[in-house]
Amino acid sequence: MSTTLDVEKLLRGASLRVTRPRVAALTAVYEHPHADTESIIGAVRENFGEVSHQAVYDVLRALTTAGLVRRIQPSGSVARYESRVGDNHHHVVCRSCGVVADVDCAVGTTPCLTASDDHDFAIDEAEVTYWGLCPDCSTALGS
Amino acid sequence: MSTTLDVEKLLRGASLRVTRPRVAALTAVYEHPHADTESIIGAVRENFGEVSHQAVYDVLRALTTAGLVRRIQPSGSVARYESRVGDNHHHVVCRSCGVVADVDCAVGTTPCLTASDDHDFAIDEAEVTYWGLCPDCSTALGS
DNA sequence: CCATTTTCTTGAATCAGTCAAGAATCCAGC
DNA sequence: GCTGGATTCTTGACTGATTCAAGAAAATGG
Repeated sequence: MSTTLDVEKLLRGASLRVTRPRVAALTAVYEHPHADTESIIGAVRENFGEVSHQAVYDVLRALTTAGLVRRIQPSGSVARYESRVGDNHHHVVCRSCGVVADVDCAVGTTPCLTASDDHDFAIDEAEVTYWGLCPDCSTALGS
Repeated sequence: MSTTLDVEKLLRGASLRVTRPRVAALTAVYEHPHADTESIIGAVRENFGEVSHQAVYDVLRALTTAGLVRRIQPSGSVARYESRVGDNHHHVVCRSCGVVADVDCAVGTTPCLTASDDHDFAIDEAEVTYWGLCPDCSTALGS
């Protein structure tokens, strides 16, 4: 778990000013991986008191731009954020409840990054989303 | 290119009623791959006269559910539709202009479908999105 | 401690997509 | 061909995530 000081260092390291909303939001992302914006706003308010939702949106965008958090948004879902960045990992998403779990890349270090025909695009990332049912929904829905 | 009759057969084959808005929408998806809902509404109105946007939303959902079209929605984009279904292909998305192109799967018939740790999810699909810059944006932005 | 710049608050706006109720349409069966 | 019943379309309002804008507050360098 990251302490407040660690979070401060991360922010300064990214040339970002250290403010309460930022510390709180970044901490919340670390503590609640794959949380949506609304949940993060809730977590921030629990730990640090009232903060405007706009501030959290701004902070999350700044953190994403700085590369301190990653934003993911599976089809039909709202934006979610996670602190695991820099490694090449992917996600499994439950079609029923929308829960997200991490999946390490199955094919080496720069996996799947070779498209069969790249149409002359300059590709810099291959994002893999696995779709299915989580164990709970599987049990609830299946036989 | 599909004729009206072909489209009719597709609809009947999927046990869907054949209505003008449906024929028009399905035709539009065939003629404009990766078009967003707004564009499809526009195309439908050009070919068949006024249709409510609600009807197009309903039709696209019905077609998607029936498996006649596929809905894709890259992060930060609105929903887009394509008629290529059933084959396992993926997409390249331009980070700058949002244009989408098809990419055949690089790794065989059920590609990338093997997650390194599936967290006991019952996975039924692996969706790959390649991110980068299209040739045009590459030229416009890069040196 | 001050000035400058960035960030936060407040409040309104946008936009894709959805909900709901009634009118129109499709199609199976006569 | 008509008719009944179910599905689909029209109209119009609404939701909810996200963004815009302007001024107040706070953080950092000097």
